Amino acid sequence: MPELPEVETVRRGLAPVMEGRRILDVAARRADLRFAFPPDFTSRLKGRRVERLTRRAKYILIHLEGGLVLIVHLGMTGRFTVLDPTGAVDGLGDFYYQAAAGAGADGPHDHVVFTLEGSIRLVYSDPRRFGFMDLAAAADLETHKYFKAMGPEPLGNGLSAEILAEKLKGRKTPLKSALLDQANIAGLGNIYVCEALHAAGLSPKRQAGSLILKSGPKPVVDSLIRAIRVILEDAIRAGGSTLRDYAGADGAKGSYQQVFAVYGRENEPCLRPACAGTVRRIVQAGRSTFYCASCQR
DNA sequence: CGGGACTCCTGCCAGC
DNA sequence: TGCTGGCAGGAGTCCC
Repeated sequence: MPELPEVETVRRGLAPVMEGRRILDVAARRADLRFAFPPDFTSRLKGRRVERLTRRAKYILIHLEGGLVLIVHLGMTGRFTVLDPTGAVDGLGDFYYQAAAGAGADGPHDHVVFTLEGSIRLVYSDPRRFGFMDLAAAADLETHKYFKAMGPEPLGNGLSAEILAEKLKGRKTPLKSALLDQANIAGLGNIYVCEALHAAGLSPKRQAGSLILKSGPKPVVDSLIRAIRVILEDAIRAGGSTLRDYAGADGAKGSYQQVFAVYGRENEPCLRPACAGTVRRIVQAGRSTFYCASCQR
């Protein structure tokens, strides 16, 4: 599921549930997800109050009292379910939901259960177990193995044409692959890379370095960055709706569907005004790429 | 080092 | 209906 907008939506949904509440208990139902849980995982979390939730790329960072940070990556299928039987969370709004009758924490893919103050339970489920959790000292986050080589946040001040030019300069790898590389820009995944390249009119197949001249980035790099930001911001705005459906405790499919210009639209007409092209699907580095060969150059 | 292939795991869906 | 193959939004590792 989650690329940056989905992770940000999850963070926003969890923050009012977790922030200020103490973790009373943690149960890990198995020794690992994608990776083994760190030593003393549950005991180090137990009893600590949650200070705040932040996000870096596709990681949720749960800051705890005492300078400890719980790092969570949702992988492909990780999700949190909030069980709030007594309605302890104020203002349960669109981002939240209460457990439907009968919903529990005992499914085969319910791997971690956090019990918070207020009889709240937070269930982490992950069928494919590509997600993972780790612990780090807040002071060491920047140098933590997951973050030390990571590129700038696309929605922050750290991303500019000049910074991106430095990273793409001379690179022969396809532009699509370069944008998926978290060391270049942090948080993009397969869907939003496809969408951003379409919006910027750039072919996923061209060499990443071809965007950069000796004198600096071509103007289209600015267009690409703008496209990335608009697409991510739109997706975050829509995220409440997608998450509500995605996370619905009753499993019912909602009516909201995020609309993509190219992703998942193989053989359908390109949606760019005045473009007569057809969306194609190719495979790059083992992943599907959707693009329009007529208007993406 | 850059770049590509492969891998982990399970669920779902199209096609036969 | 039941099986099979392909595919899935991530990212670390390994090899050339």
